[in-house]
Amino acid sequence: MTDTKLLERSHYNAQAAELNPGDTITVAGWVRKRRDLGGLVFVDLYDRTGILQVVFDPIRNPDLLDAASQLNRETVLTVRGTLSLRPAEAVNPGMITGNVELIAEKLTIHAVSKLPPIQMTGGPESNEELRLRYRYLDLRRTEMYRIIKTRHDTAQIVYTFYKDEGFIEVTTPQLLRSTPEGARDFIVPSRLHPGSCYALPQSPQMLKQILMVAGVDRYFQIVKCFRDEDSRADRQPEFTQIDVEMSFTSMETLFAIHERLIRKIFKEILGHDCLLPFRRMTWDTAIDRYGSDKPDLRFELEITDISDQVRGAGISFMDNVLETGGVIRMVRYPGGSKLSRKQIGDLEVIAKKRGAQGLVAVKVNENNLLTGGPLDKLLSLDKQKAIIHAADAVPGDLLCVVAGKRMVVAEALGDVRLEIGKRESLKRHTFEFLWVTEFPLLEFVPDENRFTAMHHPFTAPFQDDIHLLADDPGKCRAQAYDLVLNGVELGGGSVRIHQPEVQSQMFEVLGINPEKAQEQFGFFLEALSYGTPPHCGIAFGLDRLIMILVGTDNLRDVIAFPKTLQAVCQMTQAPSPMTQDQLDIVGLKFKS
RNA sequence: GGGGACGUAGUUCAGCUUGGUUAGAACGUCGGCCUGUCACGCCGAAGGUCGCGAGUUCGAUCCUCGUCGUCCCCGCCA
Repeated sequence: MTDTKLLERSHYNAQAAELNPGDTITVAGWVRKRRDLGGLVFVDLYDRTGILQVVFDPIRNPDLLDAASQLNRETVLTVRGTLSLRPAEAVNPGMITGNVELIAEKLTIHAVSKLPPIQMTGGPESNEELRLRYRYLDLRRTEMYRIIKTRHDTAQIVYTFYKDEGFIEVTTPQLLRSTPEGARDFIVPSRLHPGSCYALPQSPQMLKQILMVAGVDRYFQIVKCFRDEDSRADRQPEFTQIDVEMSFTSMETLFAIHERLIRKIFKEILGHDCLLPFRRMTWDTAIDRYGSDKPDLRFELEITDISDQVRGAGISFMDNVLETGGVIRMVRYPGGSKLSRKQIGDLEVIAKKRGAQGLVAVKVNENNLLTGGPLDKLLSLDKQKAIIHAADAVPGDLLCVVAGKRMVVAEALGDVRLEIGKRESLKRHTFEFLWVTEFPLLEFVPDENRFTAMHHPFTAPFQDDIHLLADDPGKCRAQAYDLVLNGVELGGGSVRIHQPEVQSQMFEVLGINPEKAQEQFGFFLEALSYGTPPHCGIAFGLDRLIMILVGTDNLRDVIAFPKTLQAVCQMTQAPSPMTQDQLDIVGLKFKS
């Protein structure tokens, strides 16, 4: 017999472990599992804190037995009873509440559940499409609640930290003006201004700089950003940034503050002690030695340049590469001599995917000389030894050599390096933080025959490099930086331009003439002309940070209601078609 | 825009290589038994648009093409 009167919860399940046997408590939640021994019924009651075993005992409370034997999965109930120590032989050391159990005395069934279409506990996880469609059930699982909770805890640390450091949170609009450059905008048609649209922010970049003009001095915000670009395993169209900007201060101070923030988060969430200060590396070094602007420093295997050793040795395709300004570089595969032809071929496929013409694999034999490829026959013994020495190679190693343009070789060997690290389990179980600094200011886009801003158009060049804007823009370094952790870009930022002349020069290099600049950024340029303090900022990807904290490689896991690769919400089926009436209101007409 | 993988019971998968009687397993579900289980146990049962459409064939879960969905990558994106 069930009590129809709703009983107010007195404790969460996990608290039962701390209470005294004999206490009368009321708990509530969902039935995760029922074990009916015929007469004696055990129910695993789940709430967000964990599981508590509820016992329906035919001797003490025979009137509850009928109801208990019908408690199906995910039935919602409140139960009052007496907390008891379990018999010694029935203690479950695998459970937080494994020493105790609740002897049910009153039971209220609030709602029953249809049979869950996803695996709620144990066994293999259901496929992600189903989990996303029934996200409310998926989130009810212990693993998922833990992630959401970690995300909350992290956000709370962030709020407190910035408050203590004198930052204030300012919220910025989600309905913004569309600006060119950068990613495609999500647009929102305006009812009051048919033919015009708002754009959702790709980031509050200009607004936070304007807040510096406004004298806010230290700003932060945990903010949603939107980019209408194709998704990836670590990229959603809608994501969350920890967004920061600060005035009258240097990059050094910004680094120091954020090293403290990261240390605090890793300490409080994971109990991990970060070594401060973090390592630093210039972009050039990162590219040339690790083949990436976000090097994974959990293992070594640096890329080495062997252009000098190979030059003039009569290897025609390599000489051609060198004559046209290319480079020849290699990465060492420890013990790679034992690889099969196929395994080496797979490495070449990886290199080719990044645009390399090919990959030359050379073994280091027991005489400490090269074997295979064109190198062993044409290179002098001295040069072979020099190459082996440069790579720190030992007999049995394999040298993976790629020739080509600097960036192609870097990316190809960078990916080969990561593959070697993965295959040979070289990655240490640590957190390797790294500031990558001195990014190029500009990037040449051959298709459009022009430069674009690598970071964004408001990034300040190094003072010493400003003359390069006119002479050799591609060589101009930016006061921009990324924080990298284990090969993941956690965040990035820059010192901003605060002198209007430099900003104009920047626009000129970007091919944005004064009229166009006025039309597209007029409000921003005007703001900058009213006394802009020197300022700098940074933004962290909160989602990626949580991924690392909870140890998942799937961004969707850390977002309560994420979208698929096709940018569809499986639960709500967004986006959805609009009715003609809805379109008429905003003066919109779709093609075909 | 391009490349790759996948789609079979409520769920996770096998079967497809080499087309052929009734498409299997485990878990779950339902019924029966069971008083210390916690992956409860034992006995029994139900459960299938083989994603969808077309083609080839005497015959298609299997082969071909298209289509829809999902994942991963390149382009794109900081």
